[in-house]
Parts: sequence; C-alpha cells; structure tokens
Amino acid sequence: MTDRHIDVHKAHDHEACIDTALARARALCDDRDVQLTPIREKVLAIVWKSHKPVGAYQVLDELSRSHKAARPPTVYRALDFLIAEGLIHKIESLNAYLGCGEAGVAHTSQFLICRVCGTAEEIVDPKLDQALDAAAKRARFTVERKVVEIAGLCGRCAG
Amino acid sequence: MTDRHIDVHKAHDHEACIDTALARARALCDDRDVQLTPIREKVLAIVWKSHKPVGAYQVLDELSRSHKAARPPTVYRALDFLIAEGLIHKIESLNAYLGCGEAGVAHTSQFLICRVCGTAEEIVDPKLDQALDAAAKRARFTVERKVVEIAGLCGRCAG
DNA sequence: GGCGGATTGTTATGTTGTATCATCGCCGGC
DNA sequence: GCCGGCGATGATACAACATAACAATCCGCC
Repeated sequence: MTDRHIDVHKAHDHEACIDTALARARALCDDRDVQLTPIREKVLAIVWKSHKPVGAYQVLDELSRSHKAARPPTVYRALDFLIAEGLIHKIESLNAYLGCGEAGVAHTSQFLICRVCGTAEEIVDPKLDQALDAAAKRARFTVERKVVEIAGLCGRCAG
Repeated sequence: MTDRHIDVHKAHDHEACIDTALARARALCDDRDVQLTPIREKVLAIVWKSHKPVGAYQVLDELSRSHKAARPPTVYRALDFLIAEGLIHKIESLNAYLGCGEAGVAHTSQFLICRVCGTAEEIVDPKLDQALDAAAKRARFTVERKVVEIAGLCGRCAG
C-alpha cells in the first residue's frame, strides 16, 4: 500500500482515492464477516466523491438516482453501518459525513475543516491524542469517544 | 470571586452557580454595552438550571411558561446572542447548549460529557490547547474555532 | 415629530434524524 | 421440502433541530 496520508487540499488522483477506499472497505468487511451490500457500497462511494463532508440528504439525492426506493432510513442505516465499521466519520459540527482515510487502522479522528473550500482533512496526531487522554484522566473521566474538529482556513485558502 | 472550577459532578450549591453566572453576565454585558434583555437573561437562567446541555426546544418549553409569545426564533436569537457574548457554548455532538463557566475569561472550550448522568464539564487545559494549535500549524491550517468534546463516563458514574 | 437601529413578534418552511411495522431473501435444522 | 430465524431493506409517518422573511415595537437622538 502506498502512503495514504495525501494532502487532500492539493490536486490528486481522486479516482484512486475512491478505488482504494472501496477496495479497503470490501476487504475489511470480508474479514469481519459483515456485508458491504450494494446500497452500503454505493453510499460509501458517494461519501467518497470528494474530501468535503456530505450531508445525509445530499447522499439521499445521489443515491436516489440509481436507487429509486431510497428514503431517509435507507441512507441513515447505511451511514450507521459505515460508521460502526469505521469506514466513515460523522463531522458533528456540520452534521455531515466524511470518508475515513484510516479505515482498518486503530486511530482517533481529528479534523481540520476549511470554511472556504469546505474540505475536511483527517489528521492523526498521537501527541494531541495523548493530551486528550491526559486531560480526561486528570478529571477522572473514562473516554469512550473523542470529537475534535478544528474549523478555519486551510493553507491553500489562507495563502 | 471564589474558585469557579467546581466539580459539577458533585453535590454543590447550584443556586450559587446560577446566581454567579447571571451576575457575571449582567456585568459583562454592561461593560460591553450590549443588552442582556429579560428574554436573554431568562434563557441564560434556563440553560444554567443544570450542568447538562439543554436542547433549544427544551429551552423553548420552559421559556413558554413565563413568556407565551416565545417561538423557535425567540429562543435561537437569544442563544445566538449568548454564544456571541461567550456566555454559553453549543455542544455540537448533542445539538444542545451549556452555560459557560469561564465567561469573560479568554479560554478555549473542551468538554467531558457523561453518557450516563448527562453532565458536561467544561475543562481548560492549556497543554491540550497547545497540542491542538501545534497539530493545526503542522498542517498549515489557520484555526478559527475548536470543537473538543469527549464523551464517556464521569468518575461518579464509572466508579 | 420622526428617523434609525436593536429587539421582538409572527408565520411559514427548511434540514436533520428516528420510530415502527411490513417485506424479502437466505440459510440451517428438522 | 419447509419453516423458523435473522439480517437487510421497503414504506409511512413523525420527531427534533434550525432558519427565512417580513411586520411591529421600543427607544434614544436629532
């Protein structure tokens, strides 16, 4: 596998991004004996169409093109499955969903979200993660889920 | 002023919490020449009724008791004002609002949210904050807003 | 008096997410 | 063969969260 930590703000072969993500998803679901059904795979592909978080109803619009029967529960079930399998993340501050670039690798999710271009970059920063754990520990708090979303300007849009 | 960093999970004189918060809010708004109108003050008091994040429509229900004309925009306008003045925070992962224990003090907001008792504790951790800034800087990202919400179990509910 | 800005009133609508029950397809046991 | 269970999907309705747009009011100030 090539380095998956690409700079999402730069031009890149996005078809390859999508293909890699889908291939990884298929492999992971196969390993885990869970079903990456056509609907789920299609939803995953839609989420991966860009590096911008996408809303559930936007997914629904796109899914409807190929799947007339699609309704909100159709989409939310697929999104829930993909989240549970670690294939996508929910961006809480946007109520939107983003493909996970680290699927299958233990990691915590931290996001840099540009308010100009809309791109969200997933970063993995062990020091930051340790700082989160340390802060929780100091407060005698048991961590189950961490939401870290930094909004602002990406280098491209600021520069 | 006494130490405001109380442990919200322990029994405490919550009336004093509310009184302190309202007094600080009045003082800050006075300093800044902005109006803490009766509606805004009432909404602030409702949010401060507990240390659990409260939804906008829950605020609306309570506000309606004393203010029949209240409608969603009434509440959202008051919440927007209070957020702009740094008197409350929005908890993105819950779509809910929480009184700010650090009103008037420069700080970043980090929250520990217990899924059992529902309490959210605001913590201020400079190391964590530095780690966030460092991570963003490494990615050449200009920070405008930070959302840090840790969900799990508070010491009381875990122990 | 009346202008202008801030606040609130009022109605309607947009956006995001769930509950509930029915149906379908598959697979394993009998 | 068939039937029982289970995971996935279909289908309808609704709940929860949030904003748009315009009218009315209040109040200080010229």
